[in-house]
Amino acid sequence: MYSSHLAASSRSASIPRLSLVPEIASLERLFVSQPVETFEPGGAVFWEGDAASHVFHVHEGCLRLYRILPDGRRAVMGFAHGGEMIGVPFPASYPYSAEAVTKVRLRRLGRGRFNAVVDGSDSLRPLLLARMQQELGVAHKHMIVLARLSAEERVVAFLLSAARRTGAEMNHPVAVELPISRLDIADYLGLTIETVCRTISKLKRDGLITVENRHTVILNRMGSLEKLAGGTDEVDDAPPLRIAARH
Amino acid sequence: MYSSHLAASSRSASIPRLSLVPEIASLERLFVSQPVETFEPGGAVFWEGDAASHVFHVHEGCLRLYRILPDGRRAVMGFAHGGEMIGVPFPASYPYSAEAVTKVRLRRLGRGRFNAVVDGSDSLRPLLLARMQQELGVAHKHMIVLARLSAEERVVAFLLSAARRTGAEMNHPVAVELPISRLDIADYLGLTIETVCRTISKLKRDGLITVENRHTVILNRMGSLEKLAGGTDEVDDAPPLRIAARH
DNA sequence: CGTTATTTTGACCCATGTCAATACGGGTGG
DNA sequence: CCACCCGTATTGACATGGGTCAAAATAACG
Repeated sequence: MYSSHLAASSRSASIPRLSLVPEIASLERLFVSQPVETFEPGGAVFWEGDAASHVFHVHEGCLRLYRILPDGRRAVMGFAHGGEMIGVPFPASYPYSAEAVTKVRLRRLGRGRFNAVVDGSDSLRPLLLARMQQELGVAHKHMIVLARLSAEERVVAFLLSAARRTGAEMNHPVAVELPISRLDIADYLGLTIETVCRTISKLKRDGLITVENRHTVILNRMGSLEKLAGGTDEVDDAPPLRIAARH
Repeated sequence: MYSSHLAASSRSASIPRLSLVPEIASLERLFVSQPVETFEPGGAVFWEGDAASHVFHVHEGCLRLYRILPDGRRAVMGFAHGGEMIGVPFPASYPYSAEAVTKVRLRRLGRGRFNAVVDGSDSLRPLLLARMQQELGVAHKHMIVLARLSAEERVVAFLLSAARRTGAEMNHPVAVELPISRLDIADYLGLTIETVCRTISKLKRDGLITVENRHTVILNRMGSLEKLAGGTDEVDDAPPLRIAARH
């Protein structure tokens, strides 16, 4: 389960510190003494290309991570939600820009300091590795979405992954909050805003989802949706595939 | 700069070993005592989903790394060429399958052993980190290609990256070897084989490239090609972009 | 309540996919 | 060495998913 550390660390915030109890190692804990910064929607946390001086822990809110091509096209590489960290695996300069989608509260830590502390801790190092592996896994998954799924499959996969983030039962109806705009979704899925809209409308017509309002969608028939997603989902614990490859 | 360590390590290969001179740390060196294995074209090195027991160092040849969706669609996540390592950042099970494209010679190392050695070495650890950062960077770059470039831009970007791998002058004509089949290219670029062919034919007609034979292409006008690639290329040392984002 | 941004829908078009035929190349056996 | 065969690549004709352009509807915001 991806978010085990996150769950543990956020819980720990409410646990009184008993000095004799060994702390459970967590990367998130490194940020606790840092001041909390606030960003209003649209505010930039950092820009692609700038020297990557910090690593961030998003306390609450949602950020979009994106790059702009020379001709203005935008590619949203992903989003960062409350509880997640950004920049853990950053190279010398930020590989993308980060902007607040909603009001964001976060903490930052100097990259050098972060690296030094983690590198010096036997318990933290594996956590960093795991984190980076996870990040790579997410990127690979998204590559598949972009490379091989149809517009409808992409949108459904997106909705399902959003639903999964809520931690709700993957069985029946789930209400999904989408603070993210249609345009952000489009740029994330490699589609246009119109296609995203139309696809959502179609899913609505077909009764698979209910659109409460612009930022709230209810997934009615998870089973059908998962079929529509083209099997990209929940690959994590899917049985090994050995289908013969085309050559 | 992503590849600073890498450059250093490959340079070290040509430095005579004086026993009193401290060895220059390199991840590749961990494999030298392992036996070399050979795979014929089409041979599988490992399968997606299998327990990730090993880490690999490709000595020579070319591998394709891919996943198959439940309905048979294939997504090629990337290729591994001589000199490169695969699996450094692998989680518990292989996230994709690896097959030899050409005859491949490689060495393997138990993942546990690899991790233990690297984790125990102050000089190796940063190399691993850098390697993983680089890998993530490659994935991000490819996400952009898949999300936002046209068919022609994708093919050109692919050719250019292949050319860059040769290390040749990025100025005038470069001959590029493509052991990879059109189908592999298509599945890598999120296109169909026909579109890849047509695009290559068009580039040929326009005089931008010359097709020596199926597996050799000459890039005639690098400048024009780089323009066609949509600016995805050489992003590494491009000036920071601060173009206003659409909202 | 206007004013403006975002989303949705419509009409149309084009890049890319699909289906099918042909051409090419590289190996094999006679 | 040649004829054949089969896998790969190329080209053509056609279909269509998704892009583009434009307008209307809805929601957010003073």
